[in-house]
Amino acid sequence: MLRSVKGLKDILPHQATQWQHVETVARTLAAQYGFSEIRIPIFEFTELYARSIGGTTDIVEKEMYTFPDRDGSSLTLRPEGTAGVVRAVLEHKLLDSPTTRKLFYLGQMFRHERPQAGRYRQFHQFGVEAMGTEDPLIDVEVISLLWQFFSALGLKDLTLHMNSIGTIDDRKGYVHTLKEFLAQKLNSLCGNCQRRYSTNPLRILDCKVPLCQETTKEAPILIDYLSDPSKLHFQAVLDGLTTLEIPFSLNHRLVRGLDYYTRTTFEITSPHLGAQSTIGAGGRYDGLIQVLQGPSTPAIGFAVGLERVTLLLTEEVTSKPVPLFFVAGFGERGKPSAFKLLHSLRKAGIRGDTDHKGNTLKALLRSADKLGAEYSIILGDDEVSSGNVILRNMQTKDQEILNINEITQRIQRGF
RNA sequence: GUGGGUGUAGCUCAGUUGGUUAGAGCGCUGGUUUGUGGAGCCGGAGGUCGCGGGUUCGAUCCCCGUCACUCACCCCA
Repeated sequence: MLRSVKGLKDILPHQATQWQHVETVARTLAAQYGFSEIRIPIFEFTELYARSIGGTTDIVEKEMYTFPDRDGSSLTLRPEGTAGVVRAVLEHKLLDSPTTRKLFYLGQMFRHERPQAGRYRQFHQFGVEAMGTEDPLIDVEVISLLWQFFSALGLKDLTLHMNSIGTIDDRKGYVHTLKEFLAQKLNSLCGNCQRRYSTNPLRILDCKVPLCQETTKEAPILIDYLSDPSKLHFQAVLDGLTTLEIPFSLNHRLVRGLDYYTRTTFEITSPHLGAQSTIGAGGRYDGLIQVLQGPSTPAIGFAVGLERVTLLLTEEVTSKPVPLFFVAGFGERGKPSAFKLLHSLRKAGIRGDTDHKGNTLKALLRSADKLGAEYSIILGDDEVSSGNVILRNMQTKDQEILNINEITQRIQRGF
């Protein structure tokens, strides 16, 4: 049997209503916060991701779906949204704007990872980007939107982790200090971290191996090495969160995995998800736009993993049901007549259906029941002769005889 | 990429200390009389017990391999 590709999931009809709900909440909230939707391509030139995300990150080194185009140029299925949004913004000069450029997107991303709970090779993200200001209040707005999104969906027990990883210059000084601290302790680090010591020492702080956590316990803390402007900025963000009564916890080990992040970084986790506990995360990327050959522009954004969000949605999403009228037509003259009636019901904006799998009244009513119809309209040869139909209330079993020419209008008027 | 767990009907799972026709619940389907659904009752269909090899008189069960799914490492949303 043909199967779907490893790590890719079908969203089946019974799950689709949940997804629609999540997407509706995302769009509604984003609009409330002043973000406009942008829809960008699902693949780009590989160079875009290599330059923005960072050549030594896991995503670029081993997780991208990269393939040659017919002309030989290298293309890559998007592993995240920010790079594409920045590219589009630059290409269409959207930064030439009197106000902060605030955009959101919704769509699938692709990373070739080993699948596990909450981690798939194709997954969906809801993300926002705010470009053009470094005011700490925009940080607060973005985080507030993220927090609101989860609250609106009724998610419980979430933790907001906050950190600042400073500017690139701040980090240079700190990394030097950190390496000096670790230089004598290399033997007390896991093999992975010994390698990180030279490639990406910051990530050692984020290592989950107990040995490494112990070793780095007394390590200098990044925040203490931030420049004064960075410190003030971070404090203003935290003050803003406090003002809005958004609870957070400082986590000086929080280091993001993409190279473009600067200053404010944040992450929201849930204890109910197993190993992949981060449901939303983001931060500032004040240097990225310039890296992509745009004007130096401060910016901040977040991304939410929607599969993880749906895993946390316990409550059934019940959409307000539109009453369904099931047309039960049978017999030589009844069936065609009913088919025509069904068409006029639908044209009149009424939710109508039938089922061609059964042709006896018994089978049709059973179908009506399975489909959850509020009413059945019974139309057999006898009804065609008399010019009437029978309207049956499926719950009360009450039946009413109505003229076939008036039924549509009667339903519209609520009979 | 590395480890662990699992693989029996459409779904959720029993079961066989290796032995003849492999079970349940749900679902599907037919009947319960003639043009009236749901419940009950009675019946039916549906499985090469993931695949390949080995041990054995005999394997769904034991062994090896393989694939798939899954969880964890790693990484991240």
